[in-house]
Amino acid sequence: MIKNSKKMKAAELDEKTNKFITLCRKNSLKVTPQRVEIYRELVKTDEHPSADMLHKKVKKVFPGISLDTVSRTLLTLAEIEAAFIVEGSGDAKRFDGELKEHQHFRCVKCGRIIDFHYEPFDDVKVPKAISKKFKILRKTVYFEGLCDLCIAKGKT
Amino acid sequence: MIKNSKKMKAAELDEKTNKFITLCRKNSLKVTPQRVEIYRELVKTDEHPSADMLHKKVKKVFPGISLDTVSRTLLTLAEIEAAFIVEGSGDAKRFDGELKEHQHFRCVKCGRIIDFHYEPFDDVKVPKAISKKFKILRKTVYFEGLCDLCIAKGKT
DNA sequence: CTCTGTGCAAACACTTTGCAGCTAA
DNA sequence: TTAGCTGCAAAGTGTTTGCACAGAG
Repeated sequence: MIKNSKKMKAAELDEKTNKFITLCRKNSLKVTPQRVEIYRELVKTDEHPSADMLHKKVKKVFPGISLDTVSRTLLTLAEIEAAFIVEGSGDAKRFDGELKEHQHFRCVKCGRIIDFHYEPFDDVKVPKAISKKFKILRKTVYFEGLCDLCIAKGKT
Repeated sequence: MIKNSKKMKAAELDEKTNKFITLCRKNSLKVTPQRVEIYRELVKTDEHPSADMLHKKVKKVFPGISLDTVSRTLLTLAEIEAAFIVEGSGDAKRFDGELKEHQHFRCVKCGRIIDFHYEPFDDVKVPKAISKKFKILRKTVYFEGLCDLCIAKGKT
């Protein structure tokens, strides 16, 4: 249920790396040693690193690598869908004064957060394995995508 | 389903304001005009404003108010549970290289993000009212709370 | 009167951008 | 060769902190 710390076998890592290289070629991205190493470090860990955390790791292999290379590479990985950005992270704090049960949809393009309420979602069951280990303060269903306005804009 | 733009009646707003004032007193917080106005602006809107967005609104009433007062007040509101911080917002971007279906638990104290996988959650149904209006790219169940390590620390 | 809250300013953390030189293809 | 990538530096954005004064209780 709760995943154990990842102990990825070398074979699995190599296989993923190869797939990644193919994916880069498909997207006409160059296969640079830095890019590959960033990918490998990201896949090896399960701590959902920020650019900064990953930078520290990659530095052990490429001491000269700069933080912005790591940042840019990660955004590139997200674009070609070799990785993704953890839901909601990366923006300014947003506040909500509505205390009644509801759910959020968030537009990844314009950042708009839209409330909706679908009753079946009010009652998400927390698996025992989770509630035993952690103190759950909030549980919610969360959607991300493109909002109506951004879809309209995109259709230029 | 999708909530219409909030048109709150004056009476409802006043009622909420009164409850809020009571809540402040309970928590021995001073009822300052700025604090009340920030609360009212937050409750009036449904756009999940950031501190900065709210600052602009409150400025119309208190032209001299500073952004950090708004920031601090909002954090205070979250503490006394007159408001809350939208899930996940407010941190650096976090990346995830695991593409297989899974869900996240996030510790609000240390920011750790922990993977878990509970199969029934893989198949969240998007209500039609939502999928009609928006293009959903990701849907997930999301928990927030205190992780085991932080619970242990807290028991000091 | 006392103690919290506010405003101001500086410090911080993280991200983004422009540019020049480098390198994979 | 050349298009794309990297490294560096600077600027932008949002948050946090320390301090002195003002105002709520």
